Amino acid sequence: MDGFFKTVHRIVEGIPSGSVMTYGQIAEMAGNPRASRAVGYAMRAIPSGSDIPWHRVVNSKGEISLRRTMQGEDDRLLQRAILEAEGVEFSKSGRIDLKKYGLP
DNA sequence: CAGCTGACGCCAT
DNA sequence: TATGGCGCCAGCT
Repeated sequence: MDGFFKTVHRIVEGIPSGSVMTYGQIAEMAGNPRASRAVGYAMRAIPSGSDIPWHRVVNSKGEISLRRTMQGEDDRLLQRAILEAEGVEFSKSGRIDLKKYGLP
């Protein structure tokens, strides 16, 4: 592959609307089931306005783990709005039901 | 070349 | 369900 990031980005772009994928699944598809951290790093490397639907990428808890920054809060809110618009339901804790929206 | 960091996952409690 | 500890890989300084 051109690079782990490129592969990860490719996978994220392939996530269908209304569904979400976890870092672990992406890492596994990328060829490194243990590289979940690297996947997160790849997500962070995505420039704003890119075609990568990063909002469809969530962690094993079903939510985004951005750092505790105001920017992070903004992205997290935006992510929730987009996913809701795509038909993804959020629990009261702000989490997504991976059993229902997560890709098998 | 070596060490550190990071949008994490899994297991144990 | 929540919290803490350990390990994982890739990229940057």
